[in-house]
Amino acid sequence: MPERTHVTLQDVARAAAVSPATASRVLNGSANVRADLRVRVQDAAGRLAYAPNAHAQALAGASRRTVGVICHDVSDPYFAVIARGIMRVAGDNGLLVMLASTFRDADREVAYVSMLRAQRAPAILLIGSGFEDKAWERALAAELDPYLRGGGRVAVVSRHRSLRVDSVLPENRSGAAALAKALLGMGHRRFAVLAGPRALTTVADRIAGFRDALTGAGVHMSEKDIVECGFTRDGGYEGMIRLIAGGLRATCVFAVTDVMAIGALTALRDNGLSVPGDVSVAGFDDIPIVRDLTPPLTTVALPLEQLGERAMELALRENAGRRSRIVRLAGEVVIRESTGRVRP
Amino acid sequence: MPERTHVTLQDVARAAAVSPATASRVLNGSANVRADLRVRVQDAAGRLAYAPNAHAQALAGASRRTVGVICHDVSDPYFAVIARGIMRVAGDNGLLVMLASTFRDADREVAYVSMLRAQRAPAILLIGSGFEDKAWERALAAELDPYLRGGGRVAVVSRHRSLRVDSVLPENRSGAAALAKALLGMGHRRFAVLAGPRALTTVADRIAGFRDALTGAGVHMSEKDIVECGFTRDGGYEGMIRLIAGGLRATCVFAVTDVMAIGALTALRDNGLSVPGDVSVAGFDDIPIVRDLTPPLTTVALPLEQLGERAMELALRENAGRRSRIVRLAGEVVIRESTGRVRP
DNA sequence: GCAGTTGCAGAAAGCGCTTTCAGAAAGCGC
DNA sequence: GCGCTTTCTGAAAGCGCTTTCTGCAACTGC
Repeated sequence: MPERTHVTLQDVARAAAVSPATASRVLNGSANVRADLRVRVQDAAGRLAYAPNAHAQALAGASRRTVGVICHDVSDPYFAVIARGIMRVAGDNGLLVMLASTFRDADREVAYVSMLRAQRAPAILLIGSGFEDKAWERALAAELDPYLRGGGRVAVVSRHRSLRVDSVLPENRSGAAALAKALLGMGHRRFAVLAGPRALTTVADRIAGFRDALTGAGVHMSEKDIVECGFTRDGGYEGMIRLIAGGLRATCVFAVTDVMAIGALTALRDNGLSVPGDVSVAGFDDIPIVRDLTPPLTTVALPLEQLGERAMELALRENAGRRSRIVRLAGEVVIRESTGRVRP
Repeated sequence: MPERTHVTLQDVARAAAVSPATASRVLNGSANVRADLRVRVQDAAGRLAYAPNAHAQALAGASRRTVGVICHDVSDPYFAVIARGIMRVAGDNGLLVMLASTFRDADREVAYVSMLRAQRAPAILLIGSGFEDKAWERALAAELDPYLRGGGRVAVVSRHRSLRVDSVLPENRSGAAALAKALLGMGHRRFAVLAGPRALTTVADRIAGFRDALTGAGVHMSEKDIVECGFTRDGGYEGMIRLIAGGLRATCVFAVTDVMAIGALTALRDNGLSVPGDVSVAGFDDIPIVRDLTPPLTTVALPLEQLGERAMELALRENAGRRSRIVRLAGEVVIRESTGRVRP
């Protein structure tokens, strides 16, 4: 915004015939100012449509009120619900929230962190970052470390390796195990998994938990029953197609996220397979839309909104100790109509 | 971020044994600096993990690179797709995008605009604002006008009354009319509409277009066939419930947004009604998820991503004339399985 | 060899604000 | 009425950067 110039505190002060100092005091509501001067200043400010220059304020030492949240894609419903939780807590604390999508691009993510750091944002939240990639995490750390040293607060939703930051984690492993047990209880013995990129800890944990429970019940699932595919609706669709093409032997398919399960469901429908008649399908996350699918999806309900709330709270609350804090939140299996009992 | 202090340009300059001016020149890549000095400065900056203070930069006249986008709710898929378009164009122009959700709260919206203005953001985009409310629009104008006068750029997706800003509009009226014609072509004669708040121009336009086409074909739709309900999935659900309770006489229900149609579909399912067997359902927007519903939804496909792209482009391109520009984008009827022919 | 260029580094001003700090005015007790 | 405290206001410093502007070398051409 180069061209025209802005109304400054000076202008307001002049118009009100007071010093800039007094004007500043009035506009910040703080100190003692005589009533008539106060009125004159407020008047002038209103008349001139004065807006303080946030940069000047920040530079002069005012506290910042806008926290940054960085995620892969704000349009992912999984994230959208988390964001709502974040905004609730932020709002309660008088903070505004700005969101950014990285589209799983490391450079973009680093650029946003860097920008937030440059802006001296009081806190940065990272929702499910690219921590599984060594180089990515290193680049991120290079921005985050000095930010933290400068007094910035950081909280992360999802696991990371080496960062010295607080985090909140959904209990992926136990959630997936509980789901597997429920499925076993319905009589299923042959399973397939639609896995996202297995390098992601989220994916790895969910698969591990699922498989643990199976193994515990003496049920075997081989590696070729695990289809690695994109972490998206289209990934799930395409993975399911591959499963069908391979001659689907499973009676139950576990998609590691609801979003992928949605794709899987559509792939089944497009191939004339009925759910749960021909095959049962389960997901993970319990994003709101799965209730509106036909059939409604069996899944593991994560307290998504809480995930966001806890993260924001962590970032807000000073960490006295030297260790990074971890909050774990458990999910709960929700059986809906996308899964059914196996006919003996 | 009060406590600890940051590494400043001064520090870097000192470490590199040059003046701050030279350090600045190096770090901004611009002017002529001897190679060895250049190396020394970059070295020092790296070693100290220097991050420029964006506030100081801005104050000293550097150009800002982060545009703000304000919408009702980033988790609304309608908006999410638009946002993707915005970010594409912004990215191509080297800009970062920060998103904010107002949850249809006027105060919050004004607060965000005010913050963006204070931050001297180069552009602000408003996606579907609260312009239908006089007081709201006035409060917004009070922030926007001085922002514009200061050289800020504003673009709006959706209609507004009095703001002197550029806007891009989906052709709601003609889209709804085309949909109605298609539905008439299937033999439908008795319609019901799930309307959002009718004060919203979006809603009003869609209803008007729909009704125009009906009237043109000699089909009457009375006011009591139009159910006003929330602009959300739950609104659609509850509206449909009311319709059913009133003894559904329509053969086809038009929900003014896909999101509402989703709720309607679930309400029908919950009441044992089949779609399109018992009743046809159509929506508007063509958000991605409607392809995954059962049955897939008939709707008017809006070029959502383009809506965002055009808006960003408008905000970027200088408006030479004195009049605000308007870009209109048409939708296209997409027939899917949620609508069927009426049996004679 | 000398004025006139050119290339590059540093000094310093200033962006718009907050915040000491000092001083003026007013109120108090005696 | 005098010194003292208490209010309140304005002057001025300074936050960290960019950007003239000035100045010094090292050139150029005659």
